[in-house]
Amino acid sequence: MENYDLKKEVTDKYSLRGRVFHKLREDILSGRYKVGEELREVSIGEELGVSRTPVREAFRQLELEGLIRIVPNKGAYVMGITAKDIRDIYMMRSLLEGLCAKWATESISKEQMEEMEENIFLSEFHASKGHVEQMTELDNRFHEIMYEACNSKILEHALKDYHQYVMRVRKKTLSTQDRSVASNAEHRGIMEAIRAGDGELAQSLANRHMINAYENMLRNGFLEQYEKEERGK
Amino acid sequence: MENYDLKKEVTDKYSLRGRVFHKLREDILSGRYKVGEELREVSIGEELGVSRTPVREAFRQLELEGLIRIVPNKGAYVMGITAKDIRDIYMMRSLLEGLCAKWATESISKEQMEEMEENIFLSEFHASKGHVEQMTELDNRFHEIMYEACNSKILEHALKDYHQYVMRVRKKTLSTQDRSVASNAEHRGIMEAIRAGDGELAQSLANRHMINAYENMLRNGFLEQYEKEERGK
DNA sequence: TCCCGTATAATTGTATGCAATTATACGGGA
DNA sequence: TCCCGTATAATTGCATACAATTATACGGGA
Repeated sequence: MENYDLKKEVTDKYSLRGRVFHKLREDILSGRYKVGEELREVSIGEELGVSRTPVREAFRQLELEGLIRIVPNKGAYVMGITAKDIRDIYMMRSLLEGLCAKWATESISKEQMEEMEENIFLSEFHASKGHVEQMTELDNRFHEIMYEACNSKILEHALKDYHQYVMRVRKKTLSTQDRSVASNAEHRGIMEAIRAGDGELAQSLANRHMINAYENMLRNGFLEQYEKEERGK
Repeated sequence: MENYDLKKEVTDKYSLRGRVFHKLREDILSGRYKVGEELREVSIGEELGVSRTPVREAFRQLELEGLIRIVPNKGAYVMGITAKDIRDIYMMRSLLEGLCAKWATESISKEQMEEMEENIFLSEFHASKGHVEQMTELDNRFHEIMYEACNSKILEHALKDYHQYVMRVRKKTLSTQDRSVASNAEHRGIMEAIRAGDGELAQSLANRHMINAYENMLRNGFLEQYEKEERGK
């Protein structure tokens, strides 16, 4: 009756419902399904070779994540994300990432600290080489390390949620060279504040980091495509 | 294809899955089920007179709300909430309620403003009479008005979640006379800042309001019962 | 031609049956 | 007595059948 976390992760991934859930999540976030598109239980099931039951259960989960909207007796529709939603999330994340950085200062483990340092080292290397794929990956990981280091399951969960939620926007964001350099510098600042044990500084830097990321998106017009997008019907 | 919100609410409430979901949610939050208790699909189904299908779907939703934990092929267990979880949530809420108050200052409608004023008037009345039930109800409603007034679906959703999450703790919190008087005064302060259009002030007051609420809980030992509670296995 | 009511088809909601997995009880061996 | 393997029971995972609801097509009347 001890820790089932690992087992759950594994089993969940290989249960049919788990697979459906992850696949749909991925496809929605990657934009394979258009906003407002209707997802039919049978079509999805056939596509994945499963019956309606696991599909329905996956739908219920996706609804709570806000990725789809289920209208009773009618269907499941892919939810859009508006420019305002993105703005709201960044503002909320700004505050919460700040809190996370502060808490991480108090709780980060030696291993996590090392992974963070390594992450920044690699990020700077790949940035200089222009390896977009790796940079994105490392950027995501930097934030995840911090989420895990803050020693709060609740905050970690919330931030991972929001992080995922704006993923599809972020993908394109880092591709500009100057922003990735600036972003790396900001990461380094946060890391050094955490290492130095200066929670207040880490907080305000993480705070600012999010605002900067958001403003960069605005400047580059990354949000324009979402401006006229409707929230899923 | 227009607004199905209302219809959904209604239908959802009267669909079997919806009923199971709401009932289990209520029972878990009210403490009818003990932490770590196993919920069996058939027992729940029999109790409510439905089959396993709607119960299973409700389980999936409850899991994402963090109220239960589903271990694949084993069962669903009621999740506990530790004193640290409560602390974390209050700290996070403090920041987000502040943001909410600031945004509400910019977006609140005439009707919402009026309801807020009325709410405070009634709260002060019931506080003077010692009507605990009504005070709790009005306190909850005050926050909800603010959530709705901030004009952000995302933030509203997040705050309503956290609000619900700590509900079982909050129930007992307001029952002390002096805290409820202080709380009302703080609500009034926030309301007046919003009315005056001073977003910064509203933010810092809402911020402080949460911290005060949390510290009051600590002072009165409301969290002691959660101290040794384990997170659901 | 357009509107609208009805019949039909498509889709979701729920119940149930079977397979797979996990828990429990029992009995043999040390 | 205790340990442990096996058989049995209980429980979840998934598929399927049927009911309820909603969408669509068609035809008649103005």
